Amino acid sequence: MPEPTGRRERKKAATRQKIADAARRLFLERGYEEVGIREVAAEADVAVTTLFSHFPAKEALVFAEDAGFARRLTEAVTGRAPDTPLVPALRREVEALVRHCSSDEAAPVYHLIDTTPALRQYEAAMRQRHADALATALTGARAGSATACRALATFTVDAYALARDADEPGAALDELFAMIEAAWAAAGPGRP
Amino acid sequence: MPEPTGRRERKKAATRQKIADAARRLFLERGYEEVGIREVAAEADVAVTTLFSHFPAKEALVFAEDAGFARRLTEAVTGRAPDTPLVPALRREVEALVRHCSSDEAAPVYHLIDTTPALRQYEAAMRQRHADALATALTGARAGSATACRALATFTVDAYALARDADEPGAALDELFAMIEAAWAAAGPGRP
DNA sequence: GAACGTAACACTAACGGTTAGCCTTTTGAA
DNA sequence: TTCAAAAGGCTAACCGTTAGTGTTACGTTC
Repeated sequence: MPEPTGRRERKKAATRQKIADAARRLFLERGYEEVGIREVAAEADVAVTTLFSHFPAKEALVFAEDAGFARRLTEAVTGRAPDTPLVPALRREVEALVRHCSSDEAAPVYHLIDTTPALRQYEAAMRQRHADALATALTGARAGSATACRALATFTVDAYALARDADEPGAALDELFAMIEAAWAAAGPGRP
Repeated sequence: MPEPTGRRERKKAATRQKIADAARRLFLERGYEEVGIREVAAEADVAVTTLFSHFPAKEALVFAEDAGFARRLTEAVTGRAPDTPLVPALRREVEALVRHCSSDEAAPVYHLIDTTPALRQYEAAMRQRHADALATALTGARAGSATACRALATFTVDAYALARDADEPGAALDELFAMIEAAWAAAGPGRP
C-alpha cells in the first residue's frame, strides 16, 4: 500500500486551495452572510458537493488553516526537548499563532471573523476541539492529573483567543501566561 | 409606560414552557437528531414560527434554562457582600450549578448534550456568551485589569464545563479552583 | 501497456432549520 | 368602547447540507 504521492494529491490540494481562495475573496468583498455556498462553488468552478467534500461546513471555508493549529500546539508538547518546561513551550507557540493572526495577510480574515456571529460561534467550537487535542497530548505526557491537564489545555487555548482580542496582544500574553504559570504550579506536583 | 404585569406575560411563559417540555420529551425519547422542528411544534400544538419566536434555534430548546446561568454568575459578583472574596463567591455558584446538572431531573438532558455533537458545539458558543457577561460584571467591579478579568471569567466558565465532565465533579472543582485562585492571585494586584 | 479499482468530481433532487410576509386573535390601556 | 400592540398562525421560500448516481482520471497490477 504505497502512499499516493503524485499528481492526484496535487490536484486535490489545488482544488481545495482554489475553493478556499474563491471563498476568501467573496467573503471579504461582500461579507460572509451575503455570499451563498452555491456562489462560492460557482466562483471556484466546482460542484457544491465537491466543495463539501473538501470542507465540512461553510464556516470551515474561513478557517482553512485550522488543522495546523491543533497540530502545532500538540507538537509543542510531544516534540519538545527533555527538560524543557511545559508552560513556556506552550507560550512560545501561542505567541507565534497570535503574531500570525496580526500579519497583514491574515488580519482582514480575523476582522471578518470577529464581526460575524456565525464565525465567532464556530470558532468557539473549534477551540474546544483544539483544547481536547492538547489535553490528550498533555495527559499522554504524564504532566499532571487528568483534571489539571485538561485545565491547562483549555486555559492555553483561551489565552490565544483572549490575546487575539486584546488591544495589546503582547502585554495581554504576558499577563495571561503569568496566570497560567501560577495555576499550573498550584496543580502540578512534579514535572521536569 | 407601565410594565406588562398580567395575563399576557403568563400566557407567553406558559407557551414557552409547553414548547420546551414537548421538545425535552421528544428528544429524550428518540434522540435529538431524529426529531424535527415541525414535529416539536406539532407536539406543543404551536406554529413553527411561534416556536422560533420563543427560541432562537433548535439547539436552544435543550438549553431552555440557560438565561439563568449567566444571571446567577454575574450576580455572584455584583450582588456579593462587601469584603467577600471574589473567587470563593464564584466557586460557590459554580458548585451549585454543577450539582444541579447532576440532579435526577437534569442528568438525562446533560447526557443527551454530551452525546450529541451539535449540542456540544452550541454549548461551547453559549459558554463564550456567559464568559463575556461575567467579564463585563468583573471589569465593572474594578477587580483587576481588563485582561485579568476576562481571563478569570473564561476560566470560571471553563471550570464549570470541566467539572461537569469529570468523573468526580467535587474533586475536580477543588483542583480547578485551586488553580484559578492561584492564577487570580498572580494577576490581581489589590482587591478587597 | 492494458485492464482494473478507486478517488475525485459532477449533477439532480431533496431534506431540515430558519425567516419573511401577511393575516387573525387576544390583551392591556386610554 | 376603542385602539395599538403583542402573540400567534399560515404559506412559501431561502439556504446549508446530504443522499444517490453516474463519469472521469489517476495509480496499481498483471
